[in-house]
Amino acid sequence: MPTIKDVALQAGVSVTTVSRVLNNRGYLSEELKKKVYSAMEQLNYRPNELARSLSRSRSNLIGLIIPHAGHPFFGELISHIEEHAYLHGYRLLLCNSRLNGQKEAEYIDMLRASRVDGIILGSHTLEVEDYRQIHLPVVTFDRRISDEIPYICSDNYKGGELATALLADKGCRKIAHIGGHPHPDLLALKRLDAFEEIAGRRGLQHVEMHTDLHGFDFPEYERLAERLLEEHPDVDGIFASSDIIAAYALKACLASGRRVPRDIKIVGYDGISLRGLFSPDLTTVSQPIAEMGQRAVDLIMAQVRGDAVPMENILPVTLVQGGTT
Amino acid sequence: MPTIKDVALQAGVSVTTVSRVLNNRGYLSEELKKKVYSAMEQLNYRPNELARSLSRSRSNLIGLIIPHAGHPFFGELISHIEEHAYLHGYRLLLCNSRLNGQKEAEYIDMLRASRVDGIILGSHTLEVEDYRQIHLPVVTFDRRISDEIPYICSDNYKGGELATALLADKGCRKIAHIGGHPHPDLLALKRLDAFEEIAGRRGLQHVEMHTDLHGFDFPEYERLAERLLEEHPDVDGIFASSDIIAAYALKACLASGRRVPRDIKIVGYDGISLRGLFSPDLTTVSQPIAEMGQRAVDLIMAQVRGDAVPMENILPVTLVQGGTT
DNA sequence: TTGTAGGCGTTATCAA
DNA sequence: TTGATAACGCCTACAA
Repeated sequence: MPTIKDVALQAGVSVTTVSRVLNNRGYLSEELKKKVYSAMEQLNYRPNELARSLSRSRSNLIGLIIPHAGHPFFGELISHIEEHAYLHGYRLLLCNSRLNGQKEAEYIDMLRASRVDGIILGSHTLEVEDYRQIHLPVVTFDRRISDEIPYICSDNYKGGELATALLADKGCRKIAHIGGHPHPDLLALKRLDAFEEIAGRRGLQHVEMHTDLHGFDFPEYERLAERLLEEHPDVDGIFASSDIIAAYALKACLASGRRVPRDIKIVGYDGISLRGLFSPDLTTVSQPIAEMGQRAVDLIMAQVRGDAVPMENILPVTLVQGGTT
Repeated sequence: MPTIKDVALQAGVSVTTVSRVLNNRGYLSEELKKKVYSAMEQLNYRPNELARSLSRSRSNLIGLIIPHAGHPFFGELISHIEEHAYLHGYRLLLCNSRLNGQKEAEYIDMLRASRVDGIILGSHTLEVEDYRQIHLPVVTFDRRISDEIPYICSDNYKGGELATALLADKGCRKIAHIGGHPHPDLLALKRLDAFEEIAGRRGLQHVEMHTDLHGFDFPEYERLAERLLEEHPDVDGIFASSDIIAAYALKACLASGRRVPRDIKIVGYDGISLRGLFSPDLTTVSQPIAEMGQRAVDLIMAQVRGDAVPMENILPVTLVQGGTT
């Protein structure tokens, strides 16, 4: 591959000049620019980003740690983060932690070694203390780690309210919440808080079930939904903490001969685009996934610039009525 | 961040020695190693991968270009590629082309500038000629670009056979194929070839519908499925070229009052893990997604090493019987 | 307006 | 067995 030297030689100028043209710095005669550009063209020259990063001590790399790229919600989130990063000249180093603590720790190490400019943390397998040590621009999703690390989440409490109130309004008498393991650090827990609060206030019976482990174990979701219907056959409303869980609940309901929404109503959470793929399509509390992705990149860039950033980034949710209510 | 110099100073040795310890090269006394290791520990030192890459002219970076990270099939594929790359010390630079030709071209440029060791190409927005210019280890999915670029695909023809034969065996009389735009370069087209061949051989009426554009436009899938049922109300079997399309077909069938599988049967393709999320769960031709991801990484690594690699990597499919047949 | 030279953090080539 | 020193390709004072 040609280097800046080759270009300089070809154009009959010094490397400094080429570098200046490259970065559009300082005063350059039009003629010179042209010469340099044409030399670059002829050689099909691309500046070596490794060398650039090294010398600028800035890599334009963002590390993205996600628990599960195969999960539709995270797939969409990745896609939006990527898009926004791309638009701002950042590249993405993808890390799929699979909720494996050791892997996640190694990834953080690797990202630091790779001199990423910042880390977007969508996975939360480690302890708060481990994340505090990162000493790099960081932003997290759905988890508050410290006062210095900004976090992004949807308005979980509001979302829980909307979902629960909808079930109440639609005439449910006994409602259930199904979700992943309720780790106390996770802000998603507020969905459950709201569920309990509203159910109590509206005088509804309510039960709650969750997976044993913090994970995205699809078969476990299915068993959980089935167990719910067995143990509480009189439940007539379900608030699932994700659309995927809602889909499993829907499946279990239909399999048991229940009609949806007539016999039992279901509300999910997330607003993934696959929501419309089910029959009936899912009613859900929609998170602004694109905005969340954008915000994550923005918060990294702001920290890189040294700007002050808001610690709390709670984005609004909307209730999307589908066919399951 | 501490550099190799700081470590050398701290340990009272030269940078060369530290580098040797780091890379486990040459003869080193145990004592020296210990000194160096403890110095690294004390300083919490991590070698700068940028500098390493620059100096070795090898980045341990793989570029991954994918059309749509939010699509479940690609989400899973990404996840497996990532896992395998990670196990072999490679990092992943994620590019989501969104089927945007310009973006994809810029990405290829960017990846070359980033000095990735190779590119895994899951997106095919550009012309064959553009890909030929890459001059880097490359591997593609589902597209044959040239004699020098290895490709990975599932046994598309066999898959088409299995699906079509199953519909015939189950007693279908008029079957349909729905898929994305049939770009002639794409090996997935063989699914359609097999469909036509087998349908003809078994004496079944058959029709074919596809989207107008090469894309992953979910709403368009839905309209397509609806149109199929309107225009060909007597169709009693559908072979969809992806599980997502199959799911839309299922939805359209149910919405029109058809019973699945009694009135109409559906077979998908891919074998995504969400397949079990539908009611009934999808019958599908399952691609070995994990193996495909592994193979991609293996083929890049082999090329990096300079090994000869097989150009044709056709992995076996299996028919997974669900509830839609 | 342009060029020289040193530095970014490693690795690799010689010597010693 | 260990250590100087010159690359790797680019950027950026400082000079001219």
